[in-house]
Amino acid sequence: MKSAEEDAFGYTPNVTLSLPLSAPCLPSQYHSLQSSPTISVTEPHLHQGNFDSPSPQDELRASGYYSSPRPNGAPALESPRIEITAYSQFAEEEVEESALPVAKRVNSIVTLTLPNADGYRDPSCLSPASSVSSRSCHSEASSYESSFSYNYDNSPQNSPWQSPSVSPKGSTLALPGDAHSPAGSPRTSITEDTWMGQRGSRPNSPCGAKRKYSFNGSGTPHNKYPYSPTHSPGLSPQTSPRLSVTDETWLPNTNQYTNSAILAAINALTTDGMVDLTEGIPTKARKTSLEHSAMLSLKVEPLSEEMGHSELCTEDRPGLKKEGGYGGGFLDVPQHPYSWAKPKTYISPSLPALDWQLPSSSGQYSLQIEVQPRSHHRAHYETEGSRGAVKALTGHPVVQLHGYMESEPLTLQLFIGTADDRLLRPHAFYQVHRITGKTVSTPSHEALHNNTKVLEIPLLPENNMRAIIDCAGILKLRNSDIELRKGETDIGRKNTRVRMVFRVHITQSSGRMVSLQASSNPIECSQRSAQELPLGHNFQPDSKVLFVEKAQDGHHLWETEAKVDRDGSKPNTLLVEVPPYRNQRLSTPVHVNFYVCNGKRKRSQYQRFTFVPATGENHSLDSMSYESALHC
DNA sequence: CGAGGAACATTA
DNA sequence: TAATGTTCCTCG
Repeated sequence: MKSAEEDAFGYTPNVTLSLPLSAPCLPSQYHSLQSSPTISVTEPHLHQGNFDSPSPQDELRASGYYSSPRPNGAPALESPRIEITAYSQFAEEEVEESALPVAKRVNSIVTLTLPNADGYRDPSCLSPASSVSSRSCHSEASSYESSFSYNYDNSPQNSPWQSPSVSPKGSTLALPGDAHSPAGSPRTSITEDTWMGQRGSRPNSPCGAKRKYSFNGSGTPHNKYPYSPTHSPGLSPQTSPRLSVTDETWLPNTNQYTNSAILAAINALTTDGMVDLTEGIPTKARKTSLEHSAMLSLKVEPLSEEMGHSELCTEDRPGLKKEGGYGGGFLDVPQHPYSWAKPKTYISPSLPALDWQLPSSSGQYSLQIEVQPRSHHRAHYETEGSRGAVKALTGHPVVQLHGYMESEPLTLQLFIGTADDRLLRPHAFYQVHRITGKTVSTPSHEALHNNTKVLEIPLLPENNMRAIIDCAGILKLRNSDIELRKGETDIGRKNTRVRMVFRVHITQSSGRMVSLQASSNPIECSQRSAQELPLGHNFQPDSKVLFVEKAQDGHHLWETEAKVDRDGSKPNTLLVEVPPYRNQRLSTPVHVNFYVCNGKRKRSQYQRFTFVPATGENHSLDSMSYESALHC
């Protein structure tokens, strides 16, 4: 964010948090490993814990909370170092399964504390997501049940710093140009660009972040879920005292926690639940920013855009051109087998907000990611064509709900979540992108939940409640656009890792609904090619290496760069410093391959080496030490 | 399309 | 200036 802009718009980018920075940052947690028993990954070669990112499920189960590694003001993480000795040798193959990490995170319950916004933005923070100091995580309920009465104050599930849920309204950012203004002009509205996915190219505007936006847009509170329930359940948002509080706090400088809590409350109390994207936040937004008639969240993608977007509006325009085959019928509410038209079957009057942490299993039910997505998927910008669906090492990700014996189909929701050390929440800079085409076998439906796109996929009993996720791509939103959103505290730079988050809401015979959630391993979404390296030959001090972790089949699980330095204390040994890339921590003692580039970007021009962890555990990037082996 | 690679732009 | 972010281009 540019100060100039801030001034110009009279708003402070940094959300002002009313709570004192807290920060109980428990170092031990950060370094301790965490076991992730709850995540089910069928693929043995996948290194689930590669990034050591906590799975929401784990967190929840542990009833612990997860603290940020770096409290506000604390020095930035030091670059982890990996020792490389050029002479040792290890077969690349050794790598494979040794990997499994797992970490056990010490959990402790802490009262919810809010992060200090300023600290959060502290330049010293390499990781945009690292400043949150702590948060509590309630786990009393093993699962979210609609009938529950949430205590928002205590509900740690509410992610205070969750960005996406923050109201997009930006009255102060209004621009002369209306969102509706015809194209041609640079993006005038986030809506347009962000959600519409304009293909048009936007010249690299020299003004980049300086662009001003109008959040108005078309916004018409249209699009209700095609199958949105018409009635409203007993819970009435309006009756909630907390909601009223919310409204009042829903101001420019309101602390996010409040906003989030409100959102959660709204979600929980809203009759239509998630279904009604137009409710809740939008309302609040209007209150605080009258100038904006419409909220981003209310917007629907234009029909002209990618196919499938129209579904959001199908309510009014049934029979819009549907994708061939699978997509079409599926979306047509009425007679379809899965009948999206039957809201009550899977729609709860009070679905939990997307930033709430939910368990992956409850009672007999268990939502599992049978096949994890690959650790890298280059997201596409609106200015690009789709880059396809997220893939898995073998085909596509697969998700399955176990323990469900009913014959009623359910809806599996998917959205792109964060992959940092904080609680899982919708990612502000990435959105799921519905993929359609001949190669896609799974029908899907796109919906908006606040500022988050949610892909809905049918979970059918005939398929054993198993879904192959071959219809989900990832869209990258421009950092400058998102960062300008009022209330947004996350920064996009170097915040390129995401997780696929799946949810399913099961209505039990008792009438209660159980919501489960499972999130994938982290997925790096940036292009990230190795940098050109000024390297003479092999290990040269100051040279850089491409740090790569590979799966058995040779696919990359992830990669990052590192610099090579000489370790003064050990002859023949060089240290590779791995940048604290977004605070990612190496899961465990995994064997890793790294490549040394000799000046070209071509992978073929890298010389490959393999790291083998020297000791085996409790490594976090900032402390691990690997012995390396020249492998080629 | 759907990748992969890069040039060009913006930041830190 | 190096590292990242975005937009373009090209190829199968």
